[in-house]
Amino acid sequence: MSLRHALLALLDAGPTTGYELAKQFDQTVDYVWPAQHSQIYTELRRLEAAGMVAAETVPRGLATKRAYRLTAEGDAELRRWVAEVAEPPPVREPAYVKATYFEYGTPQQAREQFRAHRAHYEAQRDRYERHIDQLERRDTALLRRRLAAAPAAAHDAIVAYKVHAYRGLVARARAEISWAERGLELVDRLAEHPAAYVIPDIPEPEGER
Amino acid sequence: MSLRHALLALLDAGPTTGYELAKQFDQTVDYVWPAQHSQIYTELRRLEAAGMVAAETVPRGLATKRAYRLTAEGDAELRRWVAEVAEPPPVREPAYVKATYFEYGTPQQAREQFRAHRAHYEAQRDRYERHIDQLERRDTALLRRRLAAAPAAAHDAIVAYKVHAYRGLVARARAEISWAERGLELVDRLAEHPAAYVIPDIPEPEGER
DNA sequence: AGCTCCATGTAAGTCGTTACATGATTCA
DNA sequence: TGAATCATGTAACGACTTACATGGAGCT
Repeated sequence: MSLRHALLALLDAGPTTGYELAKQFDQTVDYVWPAQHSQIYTELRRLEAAGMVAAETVPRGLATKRAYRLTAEGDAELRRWVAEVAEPPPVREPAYVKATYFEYGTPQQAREQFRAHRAHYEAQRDRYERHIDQLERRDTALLRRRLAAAPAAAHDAIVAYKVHAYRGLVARARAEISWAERGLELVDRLAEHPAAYVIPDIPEPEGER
Repeated sequence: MSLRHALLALLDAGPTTGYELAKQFDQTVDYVWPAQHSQIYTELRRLEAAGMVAAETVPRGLATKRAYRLTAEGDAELRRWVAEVAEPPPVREPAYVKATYFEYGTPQQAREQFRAHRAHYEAQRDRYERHIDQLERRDTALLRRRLAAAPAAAHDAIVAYKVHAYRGLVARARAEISWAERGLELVDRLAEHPAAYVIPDIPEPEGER
């Protein structure tokens, strides 16, 4: 359950209302673990019931909002989760399932799939890269709060781990783009020389940027 | 819904019982879309209710088994699905979520995470490569049935698309391994020179194998 | 007065996981 | 006769999606 622990981590930067938390979530965790606001509110209530966060009702004009803060139990759970080695979930990739059965479609349909795949991951890659820029400039509200709450000696590591994660996502996106492009080449070869194609292997990620 | 369509594709190779289908599934689709047998039986019943497959009760000693075959509607649905361009599902990666928060753990804990990540994807990579070998040798029972049911001119494409998909998975696994290794280097730099680290970018997948 | 943002949820449904359940056949 | 394999499910639960629902606050 990454949602639960990501919320604990966000709350470690200081007390926050559900709404603020959801907005911060959208700008950070959402890149690697998307969730709707409704799910966040639900999870916060569950965390509260589990004693990992505590909520305080804060007046807001005539209405009220709820400010959540991390409890000692929540903090312990966060650290337990970070230390715990978890198996990655199994691969579950619709695009690869479908690619396995492209023979049921026309070459043109296969091309469209690969082009859409490439376009999607190009957009993702750009999104990740913009986020890396923000992180490196320490230019997000959440990161500033987080750094302010942490000892200066830890600042580099806090930023570095996040940047490393997003660099990894960029590399993944590039692998997808490369796969789609080789897919397009394969479709061309199959369509033009249906009896004499060769499938070149995908090279290892080696060399400089 | 990839499960549904993968089952339709498996059935295109000819009538099969649920059990056989589940076994074939384990040796093929399961690489990219895992499912329990119980889920496959449930989905087959649902496909039957939707008119996409038809079942025939076959005697087996005193008991019976059900042999499923693709209907015209099922075939049409399979082709519709292949032609349909679908957005890839959003990234949802526990390992990357956690890596974003490695500052909550010790360097040693971070190392263990990265090592487990590397080991996992090395095993996956080897699994995929073994499957590619099988495909290239046309050495799986299912592939042989599938090829036997298809015109000879289509054989190359049938194999080539599958090989391409698994090559892509190998490339993904390699990207994960590379990410984990750079993660290990990062932990070392942070632990040894906490104030003077540099995060090298991950190079593009360029160059020869 | 109306729009945007703030703020918090409920409800229904889908998909998938985990555990449980049962019994026949085949082969050593 | 006992184990492995064949064969087919049900039940409960959890996570997430989609849609719906409501109302205050702040600004123009």
